[in-house]
Amino acid sequence: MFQGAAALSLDAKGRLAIPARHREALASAASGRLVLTAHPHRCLLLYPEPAWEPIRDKVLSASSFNLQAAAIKRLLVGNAREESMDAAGRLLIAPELRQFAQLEKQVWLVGQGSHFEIWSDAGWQKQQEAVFALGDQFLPPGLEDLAL
Amino acid sequence: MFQGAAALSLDAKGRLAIPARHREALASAASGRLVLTAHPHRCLLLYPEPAWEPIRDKVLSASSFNLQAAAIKRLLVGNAREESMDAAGRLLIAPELRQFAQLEKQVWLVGQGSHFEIWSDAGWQKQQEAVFALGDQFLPPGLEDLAL
DNA sequence: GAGTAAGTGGCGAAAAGTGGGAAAATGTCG
DNA sequence: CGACATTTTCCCACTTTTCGCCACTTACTC
Repeated sequence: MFQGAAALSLDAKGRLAIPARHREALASAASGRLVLTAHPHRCLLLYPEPAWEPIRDKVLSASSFNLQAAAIKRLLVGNAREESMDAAGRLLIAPELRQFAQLEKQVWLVGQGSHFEIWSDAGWQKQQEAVFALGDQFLPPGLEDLAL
Repeated sequence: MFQGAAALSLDAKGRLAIPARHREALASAASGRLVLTAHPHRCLLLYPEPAWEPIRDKVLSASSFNLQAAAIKRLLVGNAREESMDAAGRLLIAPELRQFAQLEKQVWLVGQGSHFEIWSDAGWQKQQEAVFALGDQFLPPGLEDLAL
């Protein structure tokens, strides 16, 4: 179960050093095989390979002729890449994905249970502000009866 | 299983260098025989020949008197070409198909499970933006209960 | 304060990408 | 019908990038 947000920085080669406390969990859940892909909210998704497979299969089963379904397929599967950490626990983020999520030096790694999200600094700040802006609106579908 | 987007460039002769990580998969799945054809969304499709055959047969079995079916037949089967990679892992894209998909120097090769799509740079960017534009609309048929 | 673990940068080997050139095949014109 | 010109295909060599590994520095813990 992945949780917690960490501010990290990409090095000159676009490598992301995974915090040590998450390394073992990632490595054992995935036997080292990780999948990095794009999310429609302009961040990246980092899955252990076994958790990614069923999602990929579901997405692939959608019609290629429906414009919306095809767009989602192209985004999620089209951008997916299998990666693995190097000996120092770093993950190389492909230039195409870096560009997609507009990642610069400052980056956030955010645990989301089954997976991580990777945000640009600007994107993450904006995301946080969006939550404040929600104010006391009604809670979204599925969370109407959430109590903290 | 093909996935991942790669930004590539066509050389002066219209050849596309397939990234090395996909070469073996393509070569073994197809024993070197590849099929290149047109897609209604103005990109190209690249199939290993064995995966193409059943699709071609299904398309061909449709009635030629129905206007839509005939149009799809003409597009998919009419534009299909059998190609193969050269010794350096490059694929020659016929001028007719290059023109169809409006390919210039910058090109994207996008994995879609059983096959690849080939996009012009402009077309792919537009495609990506289409997903952002979807916003938080309802998900398309078949993917309503998709959770990431 | 010292030892250990984590993060960071850099270097070198190997492989992948790019361009060019030669040979073969096809088509055209005399 | 033959010869020449043009196009196409195949292959070789060079340049560039990538990736894995090693070493150094920094931070934290005991």
